[in-house]
Amino acid sequence: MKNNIRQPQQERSIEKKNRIIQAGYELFSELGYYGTNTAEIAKRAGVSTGIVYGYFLDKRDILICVLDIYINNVFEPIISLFDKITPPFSLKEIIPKILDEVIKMHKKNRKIHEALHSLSSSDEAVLSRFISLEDEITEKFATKLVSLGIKSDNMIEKVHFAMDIIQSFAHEYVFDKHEYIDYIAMRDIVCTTLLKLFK
Amino acid sequence: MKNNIRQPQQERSIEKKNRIIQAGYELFSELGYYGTNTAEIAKRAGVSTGIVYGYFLDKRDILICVLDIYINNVFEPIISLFDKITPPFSLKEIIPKILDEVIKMHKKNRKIHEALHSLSSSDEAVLSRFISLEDEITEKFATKLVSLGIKSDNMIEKVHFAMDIIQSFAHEYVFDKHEYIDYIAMRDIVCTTLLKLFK
Amino acid sequence: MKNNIRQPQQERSIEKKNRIIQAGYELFSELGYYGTNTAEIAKRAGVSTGIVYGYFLDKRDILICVLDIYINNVFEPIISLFDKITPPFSLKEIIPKILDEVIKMHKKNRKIHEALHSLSSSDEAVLSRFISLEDEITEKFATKLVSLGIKSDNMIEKVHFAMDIIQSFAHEYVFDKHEYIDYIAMRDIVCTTLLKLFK
Amino acid sequence: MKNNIRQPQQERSIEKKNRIIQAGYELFSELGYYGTNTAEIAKRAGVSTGIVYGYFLDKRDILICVLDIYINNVFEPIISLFDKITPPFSLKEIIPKILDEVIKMHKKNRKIHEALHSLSSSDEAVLSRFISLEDEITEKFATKLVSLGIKSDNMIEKVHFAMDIIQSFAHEYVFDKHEYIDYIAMRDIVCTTLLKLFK
DNA sequence: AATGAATGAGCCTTCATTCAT
DNA sequence: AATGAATGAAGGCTCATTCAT
Repeated sequence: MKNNIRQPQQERSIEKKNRIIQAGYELFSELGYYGTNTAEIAKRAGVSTGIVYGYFLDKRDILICVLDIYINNVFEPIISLFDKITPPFSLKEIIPKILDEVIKMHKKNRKIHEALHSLSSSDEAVLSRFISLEDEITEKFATKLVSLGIKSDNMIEKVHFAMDIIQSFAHEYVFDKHEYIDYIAMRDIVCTTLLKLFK
Repeated sequence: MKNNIRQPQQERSIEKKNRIIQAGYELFSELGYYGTNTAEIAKRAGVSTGIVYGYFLDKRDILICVLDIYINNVFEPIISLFDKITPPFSLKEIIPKILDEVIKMHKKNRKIHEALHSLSSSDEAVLSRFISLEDEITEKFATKLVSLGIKSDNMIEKVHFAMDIIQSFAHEYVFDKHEYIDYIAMRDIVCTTLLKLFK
Repeated sequence: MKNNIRQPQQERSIEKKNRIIQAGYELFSELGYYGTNTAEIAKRAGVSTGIVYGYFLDKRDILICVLDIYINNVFEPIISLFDKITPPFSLKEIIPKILDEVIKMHKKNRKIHEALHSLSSSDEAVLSRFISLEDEITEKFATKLVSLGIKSDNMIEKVHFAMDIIQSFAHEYVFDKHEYIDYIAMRDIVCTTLLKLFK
Repeated sequence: MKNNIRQPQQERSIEKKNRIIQAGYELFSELGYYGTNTAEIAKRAGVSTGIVYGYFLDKRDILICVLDIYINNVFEPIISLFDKITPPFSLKEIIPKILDEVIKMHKKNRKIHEALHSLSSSDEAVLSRFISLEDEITEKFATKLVSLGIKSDNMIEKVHFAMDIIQSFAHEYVFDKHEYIDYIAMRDIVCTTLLKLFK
């Protein structure tokens, strides 16, 4: 009965849909999901309130689209980084590069990352996308390592753990919350730890 | 400039305030902050809606109190565990114990942990309490290790990193999100990693 | 989860609930159900929009209450009229009395009658109340006639048909839509017809 | 003072206008006037939303056209039935035929009948068309009866009353709302009543 | 201190109608 | 004539907070 969401084909429409997503992206970042209302999204996107519901099912649907954009923003650079890793290679060189890339990404997407993550506890769909993302990255990285001749028991577990470490550190690094921490030193510790993990 | 918040002195009042906090704790856990309304909190606490504002500044103020309870729930067992560590001791034995304790805590407080964490991105006060908690635990642990004769460069950074790892793993372990992960194997990897960190 | 409708016990509250119903009654009469909004009902009742939802589940719930009032307005006088009929009696005297009473009622409740009836096609609950009303009146009247010694085959059908006729005429009479009709003459025809029906 | 409504001359246009009316007819029947939106009408008619306003003033204007169709659906069969009545004839045979015809019509148009009637209380134009319909039928029938040699005082009133009875019964019969009613028996009562009316 | 009724701003969403193409 | 995207006013409803008692 209610399925009138336009799947925009024309350039103009696609661009408008993207503007709404972009507006959602910004506002969710700045004010959080609950602090943002649809009227404000429409306004920032330069469209009327009504048309928002021409492109999206409801407010949450905008969130899901914003999430997809974010997920892509995160996924693509990581994957393209993996692709660039070719023999001869040394883990010692690779690991810092990955770490720096993840940090860079975190820096760029810090606020939306927080806004979205904060919803994963109450929104099943949001949670499952984050899980899938982790799954995909874990798998891609594990495959890569194996293809590069690195073997180990519990490869998946190690890789996943490595990913957790990296994420956790990137988070620390970007938020820079603890004054007494020397993040540069910490970065070296992280690298060393990761290196040992796969040796 | 309203400041009519009663600082309850009488036993009856203190108990009532606590009942409200407890109700908030439960409901925020179950439904999240935005999914809970103050009327429901009052109802569950067995008090009137109005009196909530006799004890708390606003809804967020309840949250802060719930947060304090939570922080304490987390902090106390960890600290008391540290206190029990006395020479002669081996890191190899201690680390799994700490890990298991943190996991136990996460299990017990999983939902409220999520509800509260999800607010740390939009609420300065919530964030700063979490930071302080980390600070305190880091410091206590570092001090402990030093007092037990373990020395190292960048002790603080290592300890903080260790804490991140432990938290991150406990999270993984408790949420059990990825079917393909053997969490028992992962646990061993984490222990080994932590051990190497301080060797 | 949502069952917070106050069942007002105190006089003040009951009176307020009644004021809202009264406002609904008037506005639905004047503007129809779809032409009336809840804000307007609240305003006319002299209350805030919010409190309306303290007394009623939703807008339709107000309608149902208005309906109940209306049903009662119709039912009570009819029944009390029946009660007054005691032997010795003549149908010839009784029938015009009933007719006039029904006409009087229609006059008084014309607009709300229309507003409510117009919803019976789209609202199950509204429809079923009207049906019940007819059922009850039919049954009471049939019982009355029998108790007064009037016997006939298909008594129920005759009574129901009589009721239809009466309603139909009252409608005609009150609305006075057709200029060329001499409603006084028509009234006599109706009386005669009804009389023959039970002879 | 907009008056850009096309009076379609070309066949294609006329057909398109009719498709919209037909779609309105169906949807108003199924969902009622307020449950139907213009976009849905356009969709069902296979035209664009915009063009609806090329053929109709507004949503209500579609309703009026639907009403005209309905009125015709009702009027034509009745009139043609009257036309077939030629001497020698007996009222006793004629009356059941008319009754059955009206019932048939009610069956066929039950839902749209309800949808339209429910609007007559709030829409002057709708009401007046129903009144005119009754006027015309009353007049045609009265004329017919006279031409067939049936004379009586207050002929118009009797005829109109007869029409009310027929309508009322057809309504009862088609809606079949009261379980305890034997509608077949009731039908006989109605026929007898009508017969006596003109004797 | 306590109650719970009351407030009213604010939110999401719908839809009749218009407009650029 | 036709399209369908766009508009924006309006509506039902919620809920943090206040107030009369």
